Amino acid sequence: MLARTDIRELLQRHPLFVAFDDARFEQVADAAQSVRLDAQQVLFQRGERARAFYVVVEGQVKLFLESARGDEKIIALVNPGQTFAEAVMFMQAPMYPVSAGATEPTLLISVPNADFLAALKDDTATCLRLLGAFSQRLMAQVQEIEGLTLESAGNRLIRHLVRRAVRDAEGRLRVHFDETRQMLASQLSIKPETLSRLTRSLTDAGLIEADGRDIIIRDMDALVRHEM
Amino acid sequence: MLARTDIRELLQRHPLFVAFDDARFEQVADAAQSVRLDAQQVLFQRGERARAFYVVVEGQVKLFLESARGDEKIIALVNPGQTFAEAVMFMQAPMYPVSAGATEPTLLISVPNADFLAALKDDTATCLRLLGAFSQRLMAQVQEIEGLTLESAGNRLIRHLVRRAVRDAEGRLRVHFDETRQMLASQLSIKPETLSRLTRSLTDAGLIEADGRDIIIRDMDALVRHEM
DNA sequence: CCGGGGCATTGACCTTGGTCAATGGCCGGA
DNA sequence: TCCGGCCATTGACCAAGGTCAATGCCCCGG
Repeated sequence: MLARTDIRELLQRHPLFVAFDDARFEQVADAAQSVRLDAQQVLFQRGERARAFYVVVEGQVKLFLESARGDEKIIALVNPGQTFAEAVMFMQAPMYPVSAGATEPTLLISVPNADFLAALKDDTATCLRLLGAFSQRLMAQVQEIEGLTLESAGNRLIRHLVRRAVRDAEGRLRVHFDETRQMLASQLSIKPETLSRLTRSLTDAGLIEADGRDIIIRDMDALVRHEM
Repeated sequence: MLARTDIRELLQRHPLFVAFDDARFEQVADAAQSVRLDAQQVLFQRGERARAFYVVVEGQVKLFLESARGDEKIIALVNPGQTFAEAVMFMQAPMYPVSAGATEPTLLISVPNADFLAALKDDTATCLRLLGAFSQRLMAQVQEIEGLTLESAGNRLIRHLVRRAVRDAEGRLRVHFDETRQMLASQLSIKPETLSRLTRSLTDAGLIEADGRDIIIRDMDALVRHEM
């Protein structure tokens, strides 16, 4: 259990709370609770009534959907400093549209919707932050839909690699993966076997290179031009 | 060109503007303009700098994406009374993430982002309406992603039929289509040929029945249970 | 240092839905 | 009314990606 003062400090620095005046902040912080999850522990299931949203303090949360046949699609991974399920609190009948679970031991702060909404009254600054965050997310989802409908699995992989590439100490473009290949595949909406074959074909073409859990991009220009 | 007084009247009744006080409303209404589009005319292209959002007065607007190979995916159809591209105005670098065009002769009101944002200052009621609208849209997009990743084309069609079914004068469940089959196919992210084959197989199974442009659902229970 | 379990990889095969082409039917304009 | 063009339908074929199964490999615990 996180000490109450720690919760306060963490929240106070968070974008969604910094704009609150003291009275508002007290009201919300008093209602907030810390939550610890073991690796793989489920926090809520899709369809459950939504009473709170969450701030990730440590660890990682995955938001996912499951099909009747047990297939899982990861909608997003949420890392420390980020929030999830805030949008749900503005719906008429608030129920979580996805399930959420920890990918590793995780510490969260839960913020009850009712208290946050009360604090939001007459606070335009925070409203505008939320609107900005939502519009970002809407755009990201449009891009996801674009990838799923107009691009091949290979191109989705390439775009993902390009977006995540960072220059490492040796000046090479590197993509680091903390997550398993299965989770990466689920994010890209492909099967692990297909992911294997695609990375192999890119490796054979000399465009990328495996380095343990990481991937090094050998020829960025050729990669973005590459069609699969 | 719509008379200035008409624009005022139409806007005043719209959910996004009703909560404004008089001063705010004047400010926005003065800046608003009417826009007429011919059938098939493009209003804006994806990637263009966004300066305004739109209210549909008459006609219909399609929001769509195009692939390099010319394939088109319809993200949404926007009908009279609805707005589109409002979310874009809250982004850091406001550029339209989709293209927009009229499916038939259409009348719009364009509302400049700058003026609307100015009016939004200190108007929590309107902010909350927007947040509600955005969260609805986020949820709808999650469901779209779910359909694309975890469901077959046939099941997407079935879900679409079930959602749009209404009881007609003779008490039958009917789905009315104003749009062409091509546009329906594009919304469902399938090809027209596949849509034809799927509806045929549902017809052969006795679950639905074609009636001109409409489809009549003969056995709703069997339809929702049907797996394709 | 050894053994086991789960993840990743690879191969063979299959299914879904797309492609291409031909035909038919409907609607609007001269 | 007739013609032309577009949309819908159908058939034959194809390809991307999924499925199933076998193997290898890595990492961790004893």
